[in-house]
Amino acid sequence: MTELKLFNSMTRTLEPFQPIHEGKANVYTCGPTVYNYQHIGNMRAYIFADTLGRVLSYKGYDLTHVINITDVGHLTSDADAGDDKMEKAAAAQGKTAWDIAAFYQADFEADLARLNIRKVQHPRATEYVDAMIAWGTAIADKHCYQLDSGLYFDTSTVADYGRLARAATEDGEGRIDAVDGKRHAADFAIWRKTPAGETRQMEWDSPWGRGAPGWHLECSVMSKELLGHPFDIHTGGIDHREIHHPNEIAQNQAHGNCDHSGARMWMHNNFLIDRTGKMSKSSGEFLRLQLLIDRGFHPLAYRLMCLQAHYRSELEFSWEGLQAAFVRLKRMVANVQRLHELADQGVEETDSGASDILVSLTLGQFEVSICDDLNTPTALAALGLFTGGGNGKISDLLDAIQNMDSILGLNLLTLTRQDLSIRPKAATLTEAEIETALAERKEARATKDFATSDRIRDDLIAKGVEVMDGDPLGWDWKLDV
RNA sequence: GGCCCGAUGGCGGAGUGGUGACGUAGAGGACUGCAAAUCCUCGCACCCGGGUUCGAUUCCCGGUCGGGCCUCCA
Repeated sequence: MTELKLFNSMTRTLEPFQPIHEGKANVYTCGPTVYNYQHIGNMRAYIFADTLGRVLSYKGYDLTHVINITDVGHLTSDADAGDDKMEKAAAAQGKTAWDIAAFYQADFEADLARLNIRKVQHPRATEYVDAMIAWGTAIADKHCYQLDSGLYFDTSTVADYGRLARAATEDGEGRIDAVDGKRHAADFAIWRKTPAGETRQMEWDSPWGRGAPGWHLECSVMSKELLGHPFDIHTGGIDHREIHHPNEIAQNQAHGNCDHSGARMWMHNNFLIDRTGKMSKSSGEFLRLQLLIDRGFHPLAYRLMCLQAHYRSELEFSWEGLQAAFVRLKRMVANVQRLHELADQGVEETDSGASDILVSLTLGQFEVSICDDLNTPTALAALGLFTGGGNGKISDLLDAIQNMDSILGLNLLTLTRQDLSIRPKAATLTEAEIETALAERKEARATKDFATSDRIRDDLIAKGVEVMDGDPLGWDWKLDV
């Protein structure tokens, strides 16, 4: 067994994974604020977290994985009187903040399922407000101070604040005005008081007045409640490495009266970059998984696109890149289907004239890649030997593919080419109309009326349908990229 | 303004002090009525300028460009 090594953002080095509790692995992943749909960049974080979880399971650990749901709003700005994201969305849609949270949480979970991200625990912040107040009460005297706007954490009261970020924590020239009265620029809210004279839909009584918990507090509280401190691995987007996680760590140190960060390892995925700027939710239309599907792409093509890059590298999104991943997925699925068909016919070994696959050697390469800080791009290269038509005993090949897919999560053994043929929303033809046209074309070809058969084919191509006589499906959607 | 990261073929993206994975696109061939699909074969790249070295894409310095964080953010 190859030793699993992971990159720890705290030490900025590769470290062997050593569980705190023998045979178990506890992982906490910072989840979304459910005030809007998630964009595909957001989803990259959960594909990464899922891959990590799958690898830990593969390596035999009993996994407990938590992805929290932030269903209580954050202020849209650092100003005291800013709008709250949840409340803002509620007002815009004429719903309650609670409705908004439930709606977008359900949409988020649907996207997780479509990306074949395994089901894990999804605790909601609003279910833990009492525990957050208790936490605040426990650290208030030694680590906090009150301002008109709420209870603030004094970052100078814990050792080595900001060490995860490795950034200077002293003031510098920030681009926004600091909250009046804060002792240090990095100090943050543990509790935000509702401004005098206002009432919010989501607010609770606390020793520091009626209001809502600060954002950082929820992750400290839920990770401790559900996993205990310290736990094994805390993950999140790389943006959290600079602010959110240092603050979480400071709270953990204060509450635990220790220097421990609360987690043994901190792991961060890099961003999906989009040159067209559609990744920003504030810019109106943004890239949602549903948009990809509307354009005829299968969601697992996006998962594969993410796996083709290392989680710590930025990944450039483009429709061309998505198309490349989709074509790759289709070819892999078609090859696996061919193996199944041969097996059904009683064939034991493939005999394509290609070279033999050394099954155990290739599986070994796959595991080395995965154990090297989840190097899925090189792991996919190993998988490609099995899905690329090489020679071998079919049952061995299928076993190996299943083995690898338990980590990659592409459903290679159950997906069919048919599943991957998704009708684009803009398509003008229905599947039935296409089949009718193809039947006519078949008749014309039978009588060698090629003028007619070519006319039918040209017409289909013009309407976004590719005709493939030598393919089991016979046709497929031609996607715009 | 401060802190940090990156720059590899048409596109995406691994990796390495000395034959530059993999995918997709492209080219040629087989197949096809012709195509497409499929199969076989094959090009094509390490931002610029210095330095270290027998040798750098890989290490160091500077520049240019791109990205992130400093405010909610995967």
